[in-house]
Amino acid sequence: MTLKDLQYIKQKLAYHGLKVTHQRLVIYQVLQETDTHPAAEGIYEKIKKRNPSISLGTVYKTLEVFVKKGLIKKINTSEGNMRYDARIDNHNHIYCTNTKEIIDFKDLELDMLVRAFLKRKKIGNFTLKEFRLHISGEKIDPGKHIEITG
Amino acid sequence: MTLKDLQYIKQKLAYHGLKVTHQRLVIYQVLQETDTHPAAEGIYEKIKKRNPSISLGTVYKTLEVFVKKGLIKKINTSEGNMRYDARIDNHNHIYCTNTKEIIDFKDLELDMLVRAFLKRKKIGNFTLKEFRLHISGEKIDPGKHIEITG
DNA sequence: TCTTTGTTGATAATTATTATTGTTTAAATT
DNA sequence: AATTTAAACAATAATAATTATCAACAAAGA
Repeated sequence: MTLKDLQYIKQKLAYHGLKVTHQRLVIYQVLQETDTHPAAEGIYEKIKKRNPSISLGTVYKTLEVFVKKGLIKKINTSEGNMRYDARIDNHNHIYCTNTKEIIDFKDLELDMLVRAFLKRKKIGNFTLKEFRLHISGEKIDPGKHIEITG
Repeated sequence: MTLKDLQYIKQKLAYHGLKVTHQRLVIYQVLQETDTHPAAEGIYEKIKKRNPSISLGTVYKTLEVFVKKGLIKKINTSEGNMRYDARIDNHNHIYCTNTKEIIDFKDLELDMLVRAFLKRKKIGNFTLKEFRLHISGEKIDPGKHIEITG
């Protein structure tokens, strides 16, 4: 996290009409640095080490504010726990039912494929906001990463 | 619900190694008759009218048993609430963020499209269990149904 | 500076779900 | 048909995740 990045986050908060506070900076920062789609609790645990005064309630509240302002996204696992994601561009998720990991999976070809399909298949009385492909299964070797090729 | 249907449910339960009890019959029956993907609470409310003695805990436990045996499926809304579905064939869901409705959306073409895509795009160190397209947006007229054409 | 409004931490409350326990019941066995 | 037994039940307590409350504080505006 460079000074430049910090400036950028400050701008982002201000742009969305949010006061720039230490808590908000830290929470956003941690979420941005984490690619495991943490729960509120997980973010809180990370923060606590350096900022023991920040309360869990504030983490929940702040994340919710971010979601409402469109700064971050809220997703859920198939077990029903809420997780947060600093990536707001449309992308898909691979969920491992064993390790509970959520792995990002962005693919323009797939986006186009589905988008074209939905255009053909008209859904009446409905305005589409977004679509996401949820892929679920299990890692073969939990110690290793999932690799997307081809 | 005819006598034949009831017999069929009894067979289903027995086939999955479950004792046939009144509670289980009623719970499965209600879920099967409901196409709104109810929560445990919702199923309980429906049941209560005719069977005031069945407890909410039993509804939760029974649904969980059904899920484990593969008789029904558990899904969640983007708000994180668990819902149940008697349809166990793979199908997609359209979620209305306004009315909180989940509408089934089965399309073989889409299935093939995605399946072919995933075959090309190899996901290493991972065994795929299932995929589902989550479409979310809002009904234009909440009083009317969503209609899929084309 | 004074006032207003927004933010925070501490804590209480709520909601959804799961666990426990004594009792009852379905179905296997006699 | 009566007895046994393991599974299932209702009632209730417990837990986990999340949200609400509220007093104290900080920043922005008058």
